[in-house]
Amino acid sequence: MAKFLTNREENYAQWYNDLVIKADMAENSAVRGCMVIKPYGYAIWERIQAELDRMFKATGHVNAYFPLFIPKSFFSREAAHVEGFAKECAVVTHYRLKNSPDGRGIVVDPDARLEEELIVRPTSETIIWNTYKDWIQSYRDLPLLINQWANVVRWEMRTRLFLRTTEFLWQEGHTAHATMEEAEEEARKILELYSDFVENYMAVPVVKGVKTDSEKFAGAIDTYTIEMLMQDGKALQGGTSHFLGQNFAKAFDVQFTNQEGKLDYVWATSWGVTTRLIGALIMAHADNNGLVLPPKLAPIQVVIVPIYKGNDQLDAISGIALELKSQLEKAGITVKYDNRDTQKPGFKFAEYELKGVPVRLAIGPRDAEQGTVEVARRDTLTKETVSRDNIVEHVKGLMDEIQKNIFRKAVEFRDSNTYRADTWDEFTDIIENRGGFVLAHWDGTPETEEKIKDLTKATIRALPFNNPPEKGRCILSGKPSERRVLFARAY
RNA sequence: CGGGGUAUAGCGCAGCCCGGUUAGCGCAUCUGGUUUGGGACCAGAGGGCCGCAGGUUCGAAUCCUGCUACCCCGACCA
Repeated sequence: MAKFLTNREENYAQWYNDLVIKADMAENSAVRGCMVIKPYGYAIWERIQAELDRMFKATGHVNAYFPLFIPKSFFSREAAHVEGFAKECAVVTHYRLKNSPDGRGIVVDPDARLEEELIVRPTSETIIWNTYKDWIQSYRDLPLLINQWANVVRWEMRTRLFLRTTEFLWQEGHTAHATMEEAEEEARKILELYSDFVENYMAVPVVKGVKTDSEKFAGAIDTYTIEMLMQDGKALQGGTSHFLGQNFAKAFDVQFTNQEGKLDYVWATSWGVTTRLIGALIMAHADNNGLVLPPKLAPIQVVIVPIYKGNDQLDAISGIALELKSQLEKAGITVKYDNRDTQKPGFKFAEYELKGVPVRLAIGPRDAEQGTVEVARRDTLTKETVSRDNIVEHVKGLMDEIQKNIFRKAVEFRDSNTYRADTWDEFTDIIENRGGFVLAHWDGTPETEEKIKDLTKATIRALPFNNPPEKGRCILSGKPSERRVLFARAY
């Protein structure tokens, strides 16, 4: 089986790429570094969007939309922000084309140069804070809790489907608050929301923590992060929430009159997750047979495949299948009945395994006669024959069980691949030979952090929240350290 | 931007060194038939500006020059 996918153990990167394409999620486009997200991949994104959007709204946020283009001058307002994004910006310089003078095709009209170049947004802090300036005058205008679903462009050197593409889809929240405490609380609240989503919907365990100065967002005071561990032992940053202090308020002169009647700068946060989450979903759960989707995010939760010879049998089985479909749908389950006559059952079995559909029901002449149905689980690849009488309850139960089971497996994997290293040799041995998360002491300096990165390609993923103080010595410099930090090689 | 490579059917490739029939193979596609409880089989068919532009030659996918695009390895990154 699975002869159509590269073996995961042989070449993880190739397996990943094959899987994305064979499962019909996305493909490379004619535009360098940009992908076409195909209907099945997009359906997964829509599920992610639906749940997150619900969670954002439940915590008081509202959606809005800001422009794709940002005037170049806006970027220079916040020094660290330009510094961080300048090298990966797409720039619009002209607004018109014309026929080529030599009659071959079209050229950019040199007379149509823009007075001020426009940047295709790599993130929207600047245009949004420039807008907020006019929206906020008083503490009564605060807090402002806005999210937008958008696309952004970052001109990365090397791209990979879903994990890093030149254009990607995301949501970005941008909030404004009257006090530092309130903004910090918001940034942390969103990190909890992300963590809740990733663990309970995506079924991927996270480590929550704060980024080091060199890893934090360009323009942030603090960047909170959720870090996940992929099956190949590399870390993936799943989402970040930034406490921006008053940096953007000062850069864009956003002041308000507080309750004491004094002018003060507004406190800010921003936070986002991207289509990269789909990459995480794949790399956390999928196997050599294909995708394994958590039921809570699967666009199709149950597929019904009929097995038949001739139209008479198909008609009889379709009757049963459609009745089953409607019962399951009444119970809130998303069902697809695949009665295509152009593919054989074996092909369909393999196809839905590739696509990670959590539960497959097969109904053949035997089942029709005996009142049964064959139930196959994607996560365990096990099959059982179940009576149709209590099938709805059974499938509902399976949804919960599969969701829990794949989370449990991911937690076990994460835990058994999290190490503690106390010496440089131990550290490099784990990073080089085993991969995974490594908790180790660090002297707190950017110089040491940089040196470790140069020597091992491992970076500090986070200073984890749930890390008790513990005296130790830095694995590289030997200087004293108060607590362990989380290292890994990362995507 | 530095180093290496590739460009031939929708996809993956052979042919190029050593120029010479009608440019070939696998997958996919289409037609007909037999099949259908784990990726079917047989027979047939369609599909090509050999990346682009020049040059050498009686003759170029093949040799030469230039261009372009893409891929891999580094620095950057959600």
